[in-house]
Amino acid sequence: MRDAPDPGVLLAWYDMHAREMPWRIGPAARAAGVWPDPYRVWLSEVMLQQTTVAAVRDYFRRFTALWPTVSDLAAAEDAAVMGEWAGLGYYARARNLLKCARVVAGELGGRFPDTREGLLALPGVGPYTAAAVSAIAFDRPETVVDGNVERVMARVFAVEAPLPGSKKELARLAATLTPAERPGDYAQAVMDLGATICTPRSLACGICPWMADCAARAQGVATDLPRKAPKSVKPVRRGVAYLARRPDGAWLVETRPETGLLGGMLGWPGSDWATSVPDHVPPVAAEWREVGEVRHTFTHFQLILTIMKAETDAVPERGDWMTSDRFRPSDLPRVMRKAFDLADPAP
DNA sequence: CAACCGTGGCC
DNA sequence: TGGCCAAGGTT
Repeated sequence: MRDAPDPGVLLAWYDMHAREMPWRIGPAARAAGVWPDPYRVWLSEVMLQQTTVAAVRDYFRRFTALWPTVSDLAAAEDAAVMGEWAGLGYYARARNLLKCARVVAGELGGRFPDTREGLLALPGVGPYTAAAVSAIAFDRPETVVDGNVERVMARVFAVEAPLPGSKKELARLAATLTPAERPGDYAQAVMDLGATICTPRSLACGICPWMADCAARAQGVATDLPRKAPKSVKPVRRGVAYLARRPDGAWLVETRPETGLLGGMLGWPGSDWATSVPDHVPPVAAEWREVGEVRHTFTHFQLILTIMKAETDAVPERGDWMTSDRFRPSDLPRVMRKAFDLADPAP
């Protein structure tokens, strides 16, 4: 019988190979008694939900420069926060980020809860983020389970059952390894291992600190795990977006409804999106001309968006004129930015 | 509990 | 180039 993977071995590897991140207190500083700022840990963990470290870095730096504390963030304008989040995706995170900041600043004296249960009660904080903040910011012995941890556990314990059905079993196995000492560093160590060595493809088993104890490696099935249920195909939806420009340079924009796709984000007025272009009327009277098509893939469908453009100063039936000094293309979510770039190409 | 919810990088 | 994938949460 092979030994169970040793958390101490992984911590020793982490002490040598921990990656630098703007929000991270490295193992050396942590050992010297430096504690992370819970606000920065929470902010980074929300940004990292389903998002790569590379994509998060600059967003994290901008957010902490603009809003150094949770109270600063709580006092920010909604539109400013949504605009800074533009491009990062999953915009419900930004809406919940603000809600959470306002609860912490307004009801909790600006201090984040240190327990998993206390954190779980906050908007946008689920099982993963609650455990991560509790472990990383407060060094509590919580088990952090994300996609990396599931993959690593499926391999070291050779779990053949496919995801997502095996989630509970993988979480149970992960909990058996969580150490009482340095649980925060350990949580980051498993995730670093999954991100750099025990990757989905092209694994680096040869340099893995847990190689000797990995059941999948021993059975030669590491690359096949974790198994996953097959995915369904993405349907295609079509729609039309209208980009109206006033002679003074203002653009006709609208803030999308709070809930649903791209909720709370800036966008262009247009039709709904459906299998075929739904019946609709343009948001303002004008001589519209088609400037092209934008294709964009969302999580569960593909979009083909026809882009119309016109100059007019008529009174719109939908949307609001945004003057050019207030309009920032970077505030637009990606598909809306693609439409803008097509209608108003950079010189 | 399955569906919904973005985006960029990688091979 | 298109499918796959990432430090998930909400409903």
